[in-house]
Amino acid sequence: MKLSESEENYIKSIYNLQIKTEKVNTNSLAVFLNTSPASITDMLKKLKSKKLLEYKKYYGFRLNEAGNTEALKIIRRHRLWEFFLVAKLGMEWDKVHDIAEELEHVSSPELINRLDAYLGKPKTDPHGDPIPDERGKVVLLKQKPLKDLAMKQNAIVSSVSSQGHEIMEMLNHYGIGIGSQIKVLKSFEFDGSLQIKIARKPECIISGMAAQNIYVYDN
Amino acid sequence: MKLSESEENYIKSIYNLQIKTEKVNTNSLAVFLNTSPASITDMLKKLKSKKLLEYKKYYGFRLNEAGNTEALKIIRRHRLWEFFLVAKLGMEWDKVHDIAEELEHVSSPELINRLDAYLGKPKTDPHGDPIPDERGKVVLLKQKPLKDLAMKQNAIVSSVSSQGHEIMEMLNHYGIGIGSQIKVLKSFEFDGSLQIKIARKPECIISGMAAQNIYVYDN
DNA sequence: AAATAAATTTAGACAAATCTAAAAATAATT
DNA sequence: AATTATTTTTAGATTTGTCTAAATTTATTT
Repeated sequence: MKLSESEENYIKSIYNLQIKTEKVNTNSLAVFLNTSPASITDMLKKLKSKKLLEYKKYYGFRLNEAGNTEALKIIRRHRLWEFFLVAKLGMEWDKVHDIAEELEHVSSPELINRLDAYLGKPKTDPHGDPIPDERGKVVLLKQKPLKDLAMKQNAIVSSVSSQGHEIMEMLNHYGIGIGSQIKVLKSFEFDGSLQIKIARKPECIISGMAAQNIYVYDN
Repeated sequence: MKLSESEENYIKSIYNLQIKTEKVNTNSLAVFLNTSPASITDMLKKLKSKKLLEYKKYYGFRLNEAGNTEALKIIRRHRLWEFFLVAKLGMEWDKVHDIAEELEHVSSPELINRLDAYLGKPKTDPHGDPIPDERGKVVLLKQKPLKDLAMKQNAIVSSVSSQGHEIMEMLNHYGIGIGSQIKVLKSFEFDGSLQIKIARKPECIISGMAAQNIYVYDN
């Protein structure tokens, strides 16, 4: 199926939101895509007519099987390019997202499969998110947001919800990266902020906002 | 300057046609871009308003300094990606054009300069065309179409005008590639076809059409 | 359950890039 | 030089993706 860049962005965003939050609605998708709710409705109709989405007016929407397959293809491309940019071109892991966002729309299957082989068929991208294989299979990791991690429980930072640079800049500042060993020392109910300890770093406090967007493997 | 994909394609095409043929006109550009003359006129106005083109109604058009600079950036990206696809991903040199056509529109300078370094700052792409450097400098090679090569003169195949797969398929069949040693044995005035000899291959005859689109270094 | 608030959709407009068909300008030919 | 042919441009329409503002539907409160 040939999709426009815009259609691809919507599909990918819906997929990503469906994973991290149960219910996706028009407004949250509009905020996520930095566009108006009216535009979302327009595109939902279009994706429905292309049979990629189940959608009932005012009721809700959800990618169907075909939509999921398309999403996984796009995500595979995105994550392979991110891996390439870090592993081969030596870019910083917190700066590759925007470039991958453009590269992901080049859809030649031969290109992507050769790239995959060239990179050694990596399992995860530099943010710790799994890379779907050629047939769309993803290893589902039991990640959870840091805010849901039990107190004093050791865990490994697995990924960061990839909306924008700002959070990554901050994490870099604290010395937090994918694979960092992390532990929550104290939780402040007032604003959801957490006192945390990263291995080999001083203790520090991060906001509730940050704690929602950092994901960990809880072993 | 931020340019749309379409604007980039027009600029690149104008640049390429200006190199290979003296006068570029509305109709030939329309044929080259597989679009209508009316669309060409529309875009010429737009590029003029962006000060990338000198253009007078009915009179003609030509990239100005700024337009040339933009063209060279796009061509640099295109050729670096072609090199990457062949050298790193092992793709066939006659199949990389279309994919590079898409990759070239990803315009992050950091990406392109890192890619350049990663590839070892190559001088030419797999078709033998020179890759502009970061500042837009191109090594101008004294290429000529095979049809203009003197009889029995040894030369090296340097490039192939890159419009489409068809010609490349044929060249592959004859065993002609970039770097092949080539000599014209006989020229048939009737239809411009040439009897040629490629080093370590049997003699063969190619059409006048082909002889116009194969370029050689004439030492 | 009525009133108010929030979320979603429609209606109508706009910009970009394209098209066809007709008009205008330039070039070629008799 | 008058006519014909070619090239180029205009006029007006279309598609895609977006917008704002208004209308509609659903959810929440009082």
